[in-house]
Amino acid sequence: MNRPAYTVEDVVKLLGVTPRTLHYYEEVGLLEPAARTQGGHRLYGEDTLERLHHILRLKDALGYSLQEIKSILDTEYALDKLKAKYKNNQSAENRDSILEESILEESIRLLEEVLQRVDDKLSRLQTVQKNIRDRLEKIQALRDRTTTTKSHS
Amino acid sequence: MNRPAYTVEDVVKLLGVTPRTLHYYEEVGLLEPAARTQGGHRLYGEDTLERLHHILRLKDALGYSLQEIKSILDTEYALDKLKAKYKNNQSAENRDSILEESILEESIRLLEEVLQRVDDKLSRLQTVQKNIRDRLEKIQALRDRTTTTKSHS
DNA sequence: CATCAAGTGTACGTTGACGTTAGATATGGA
DNA sequence: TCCATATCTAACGTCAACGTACACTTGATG
Repeated sequence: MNRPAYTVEDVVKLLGVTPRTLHYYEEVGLLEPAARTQGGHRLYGEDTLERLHHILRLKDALGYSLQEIKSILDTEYALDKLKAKYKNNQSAENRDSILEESILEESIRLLEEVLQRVDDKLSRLQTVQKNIRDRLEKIQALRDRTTTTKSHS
Repeated sequence: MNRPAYTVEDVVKLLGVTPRTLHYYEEVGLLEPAARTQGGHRLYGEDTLERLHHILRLKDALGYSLQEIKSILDTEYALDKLKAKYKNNQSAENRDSILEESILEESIRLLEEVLQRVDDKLSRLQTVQKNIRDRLEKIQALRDRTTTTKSHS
């Protein structure tokens, strides 16, 4: 699975990052080491593309540091593994369900924390938006008054 | 005007920044050089406090760089000056109204640009919010299933 | 199959936003 | 007046997030 393999050049063009950024993200553990050609060139799968896209959104839109993003993604990754495990274990024995449940609770807690921060940021951003909008309206009114004055003079 | 003068220590305690940050912001032109005591110590007025507060909101909540913040504040400052000028000139001669109008138009353009950027950021942020919310709901559903299973076993 | 843009690892350079240190004043209370 | 802080300027240090240069392979294309 993941047949549609993307080369570095592809990713660069698709997501607007530089090769160096890809290397760096791999270096700090944000991106999985990626598959390689027998010559050593990197090949990325659809999932990695998704992940990178997610990373960029978190970075640009939220201003998170790569460290914070890493912790968020690590959580989500743990969740994915957990979900997979749950599906396989559906009718199997669940001797360590307590452990899994605690991981689940912890994950929920982390996700809620992230969501809380996003919500906060959103409301502050909306405040700023309102401020700017008010300012703009006043200025536009000022302009309208000015041009009106002018046309009647 | 601006009698309630704040010392560096006051600002530090009120807004939670370090003295170095104040110096730095002044260095890059984000803060007006502030008044000084005869000994050279800085004194800030209410307006500077407001401005700094604004700067911190833009930085923390929006993740703007100091450069971007500077350009935004410069725009707003120009607008304030313009509005004051307009008020004074209301019934006076307005020989250079054309010049002022062009400044007005330019200011509106700049403000619209800023607003556009904020709107963009908002929509991206909402996308992220939705993603996280979806994830969280799925996980919670998973937990509910798990606990249900457990209580009936 | 020759070529040459593109990719690789390694490593040092850069930029933004301050932190930290040093050595010399200033300030406000006892 | 004297002293403990607090501030000043100037300069170097730091950390994250890449940029850039180098000497060297890869792999698509004419």
